[in-house]
Amino acid sequence: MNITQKCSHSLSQQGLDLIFEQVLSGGQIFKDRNLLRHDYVPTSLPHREEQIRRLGSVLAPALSKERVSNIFAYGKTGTGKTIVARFVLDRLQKKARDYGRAVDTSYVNCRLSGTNYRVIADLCRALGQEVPFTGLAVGELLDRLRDALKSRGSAFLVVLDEIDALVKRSEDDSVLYELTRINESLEGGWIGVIGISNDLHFKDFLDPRVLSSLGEEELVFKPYSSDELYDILSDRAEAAFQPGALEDGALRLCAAMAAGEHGDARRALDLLRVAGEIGERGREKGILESHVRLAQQKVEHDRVTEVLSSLPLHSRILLIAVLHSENARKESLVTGDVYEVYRELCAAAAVESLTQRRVSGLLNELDLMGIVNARVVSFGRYGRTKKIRLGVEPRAVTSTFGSDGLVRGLLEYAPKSLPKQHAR
DNA sequence: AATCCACAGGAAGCCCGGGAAC
DNA sequence: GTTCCCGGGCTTCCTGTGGATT
Repeated sequence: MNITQKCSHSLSQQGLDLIFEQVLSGGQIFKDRNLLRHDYVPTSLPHREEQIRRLGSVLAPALSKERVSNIFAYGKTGTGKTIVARFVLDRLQKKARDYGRAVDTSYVNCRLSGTNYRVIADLCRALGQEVPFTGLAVGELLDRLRDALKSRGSAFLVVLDEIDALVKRSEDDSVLYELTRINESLEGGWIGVIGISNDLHFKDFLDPRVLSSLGEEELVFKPYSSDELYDILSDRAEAAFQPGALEDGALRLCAAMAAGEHGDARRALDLLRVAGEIGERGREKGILESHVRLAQQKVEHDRVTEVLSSLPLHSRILLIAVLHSENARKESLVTGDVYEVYRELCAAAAVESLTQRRVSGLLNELDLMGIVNARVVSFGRYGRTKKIRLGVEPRAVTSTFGSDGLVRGLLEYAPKSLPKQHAR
């Protein structure tokens, strides 16, 4: 029996057709769910008029080939920094085209690009300069960028999103320095930098020379309030959902939940989209508050499984060590305890263990991802260490790692070196 | 007030894989 | 081929430290 035959037995053709038909006709719930994606740039951005105007007026001189001030935008995630930057650049470029002016733009996410080298390489490519993805000295790349700018003779506006990732990781902001100074040695073209950061304290890390150049102008994005989120959501929901498919209460709940998480519009949109999808799958007529609550759980669950399944081997073993230790004892799990169990698990899996220094670092990474909670505490005479707790459902760990042959066995393994109970 | 624990976390440097230039 | 560069993951060595205990 071949595979297609098998499938047609397990799922009735009509059922499948129905699913497809529903999507084709937009379904009962959605008109266009893409409008709820956070990378979608709508035609208007409510409650960001001020920032748009500021950014627009700072960048406008580019149209007449004048040099613009560098600008630095900061605010927490989901406060609209990225979308405002994209919005303004889009408009600017359109205007430039209409009037036959040469303006190049580029958007780079520094955290995704990851390194100085790759960021500059991205910029080179945006100007049509082909560069290898590794192998050159960064200085060489900067030279090529300069050449490209010179030969195009255009205005080049660059958005460096999550610029803090660049500085913190390399501990070396000389590339930013070079980038902001590139204009001095240039005739014809020039470069304008729009730096975006989630980290409000980012400025403290910066070399003052970079700061004075990058921070010629500043743009602050405050978190959205619940009401503002509501406006944003209802704007998009109107176009994204079928008329009457969305209860106002559900919309308000999305806004309120996201407002609770530092006014994150991205989160609000996710909630709304997922709530819609849940309702759609349940063949509901409308989206209610209960769907939003389910969506909240699903969004969180998906985030956790995604993070877990992308963890490298040693982080997995470490996490299982935390799991075992926590099962054995409820309070006061500290680095030393976890490390001991981790070592034993490594031995059991015939894997060379890492040093405690490294494990401590891995624990910090897991903490940042919200997978564990690690807090530095002092037990006085009994030392200073980190208290560690699992930050996610144990079930999420066991089910995600259950499909990983290498570590699956460790989930059932019973470590002998489980932390002893001391009086603390 | 001094001591001392059990680490935290910074700094430097090693090693490896990947790639370009010569 | 050799030589150089880059970045990531890691180890080694180190100094720093909050607060109970002496």
